[in-house]
Amino acid sequence: MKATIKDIAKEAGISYSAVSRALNGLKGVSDETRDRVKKIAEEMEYFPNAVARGLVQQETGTLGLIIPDITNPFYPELARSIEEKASKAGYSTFLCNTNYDLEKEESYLMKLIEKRVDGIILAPVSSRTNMLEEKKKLPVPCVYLGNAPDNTKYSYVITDNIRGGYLAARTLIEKGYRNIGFIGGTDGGSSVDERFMGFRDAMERYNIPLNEKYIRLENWRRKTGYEIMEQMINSNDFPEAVAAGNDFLALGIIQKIREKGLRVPEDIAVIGFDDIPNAAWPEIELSTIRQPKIQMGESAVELLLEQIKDKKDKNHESAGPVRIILDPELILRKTC
Amino acid sequence: MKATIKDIAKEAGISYSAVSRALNGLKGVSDETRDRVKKIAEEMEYFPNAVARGLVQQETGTLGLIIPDITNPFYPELARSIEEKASKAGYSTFLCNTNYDLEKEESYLMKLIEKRVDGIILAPVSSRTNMLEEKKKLPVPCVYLGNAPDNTKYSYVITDNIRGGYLAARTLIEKGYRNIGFIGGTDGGSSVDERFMGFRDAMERYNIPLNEKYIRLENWRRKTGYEIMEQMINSNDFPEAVAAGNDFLALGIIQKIREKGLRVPEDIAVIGFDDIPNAAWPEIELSTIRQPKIQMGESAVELLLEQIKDKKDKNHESAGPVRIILDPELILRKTC
DNA sequence: GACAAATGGTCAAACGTTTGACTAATATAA
DNA sequence: TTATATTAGTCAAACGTTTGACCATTTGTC
Repeated sequence: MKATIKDIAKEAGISYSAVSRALNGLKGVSDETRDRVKKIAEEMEYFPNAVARGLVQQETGTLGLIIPDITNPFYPELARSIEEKASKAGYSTFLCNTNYDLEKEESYLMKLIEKRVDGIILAPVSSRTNMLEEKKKLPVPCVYLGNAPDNTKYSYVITDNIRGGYLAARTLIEKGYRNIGFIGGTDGGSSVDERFMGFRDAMERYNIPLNEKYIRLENWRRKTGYEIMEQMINSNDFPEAVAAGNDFLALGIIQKIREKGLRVPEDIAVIGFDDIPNAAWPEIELSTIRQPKIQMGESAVELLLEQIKDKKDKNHESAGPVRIILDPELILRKTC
Repeated sequence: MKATIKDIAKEAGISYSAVSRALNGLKGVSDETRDRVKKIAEEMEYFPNAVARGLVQQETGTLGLIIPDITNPFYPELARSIEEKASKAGYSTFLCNTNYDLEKEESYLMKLIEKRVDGIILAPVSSRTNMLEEKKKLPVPCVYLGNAPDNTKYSYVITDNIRGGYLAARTLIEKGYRNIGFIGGTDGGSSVDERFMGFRDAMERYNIPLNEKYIRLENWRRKTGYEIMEQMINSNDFPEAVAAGNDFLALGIIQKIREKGLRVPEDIAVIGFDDIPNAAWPEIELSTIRQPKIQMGESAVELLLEQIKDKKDKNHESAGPVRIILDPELILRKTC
């Protein structure tokens, strides 16, 4: 049915290795036959078979990307920058969505390996489990993105969450607030711990006491922010400002504040984390700490491509894992 | 380096075809050897090579999905439902992002074919160009999603845009508005034309004259809605209600209305189209016409899987293209 | 006890490329 | 003119599986 290189060879009356060379622009064929072959290929509607090529060349020109949730606005930008960077380097990307499910994460990891992708970028559900390390020796280059287990021997690129948390707190402090709360997630992933750590650092540095009642570490969902804020306001003991572990939480927090008839930032100031695209919308105008998503994606691809190259060149002394820690950026809008 | 089936065979002292059968649960090996083989495979950290398998089986267990913009909140939900449905059926998904670039769309299409995906879902940038038809005879099942050229011989699943436009207009009319505008995109894709057609139908049906000054067909961007609304309000001749071609436009329209000190819906009512996730946010509460995104994705996968099956069974009488047209749903929130 | 059927294998072809080794003919250099 | 280099090819192995054809043994049936 589908035309192969052999069909072309038969038609052109030459060996199929010659056809291969002609089509791939390698030398060993005259310009004349090359043109003829190309024309025949077109006529026969020939599509090269990348799986056969992949088998002999031992590389597929494909990268794998595993993320927890494509419907979370944080990830599409990441995915896009990765896809674009990879595409420019001639790689296609497999996008896998785990839906925050660890089993799916693992099964996708295996599946990508079976498909012999040339490299994998893993944005893990949580940094608590060390998905990559569990498989003793993965036969493919991998990098963590956004979130990485402590002491991993794999390369990673993350944002400096400690610095981000610090920035959030410092901003609030410098604006004159003293009763400051922190509402964050606690899936055990280090990123949240770190954000809170940075927050605490800043409070200490500026000699502002931490009020335990204003510190709540639960999960990442908007609804949670909404509920926690409700409790705080109902108890009549609430902070003047709160730093949220991510933008979703911040959104929930703000919603409740407004529902209670209070104003943001006049009554309670709020600052988020991530800078999801919607944070910039005029309806939202959320002050936040931006993760440099595009740069994160690009750096991850660069790292991966390097590792792939090293592997191909049999540079087996592999200089050890590269850790890239990007600076977050303070984005001041209207909620603090 | 990487263990193959042959390495296992050598280790187990049997032929490699026996190993293959053991690992794949086929009969022809004793339970005893099967267990032994499995154990050895585990010890050697064997990963089956899906590209070799793909070559002989002539199928890769992979689907391709081409979308215009993953950062547009309309698509991630689509992508997710597709990915999930495909995953349940044992298929992986290649996600390709064209960034609204027709050339990229084509190049991805080719690339997917070269990779020998078993089927392709194409959510085209525009329905004006007939990407699939241009290639005379594609060697792989394809379905259009969300948007399809007229008279295409490929199957597709779309929402009933005419009905959607009708619904939008009717809603506004029934709420008592008479001076009603339509602001939509016009990339020449049929979906926009159809939405406007439905709008016009409703106006006619209810005997409400169309005011040309309130009809603007330009593009899909938020900023455009913002700018058009500005012109309308500045001219002091603006509608009481406007139907937008999609939610982004609606958002821009609303923003400008509010900036001008007018209220939504009291001064100008607005209804969107698509129901992107953010439309439901409390800050937004946009009334809109929902495209059933999850069902769209699932139907597309079902269609594709059927075609794949037909092809495998050599059911070459192929009952002609299947056209699935899903009903949109009116979502009433606070902007009209 | 003879024959059929099931069991547990082996062998080799096939999938569609790439690629190193080889060859014959032609062009170039001394 | 002879030796050498280049060009334009051919040949066959290799990549890692699956799978149909085959075979020897064991088990079951009457």
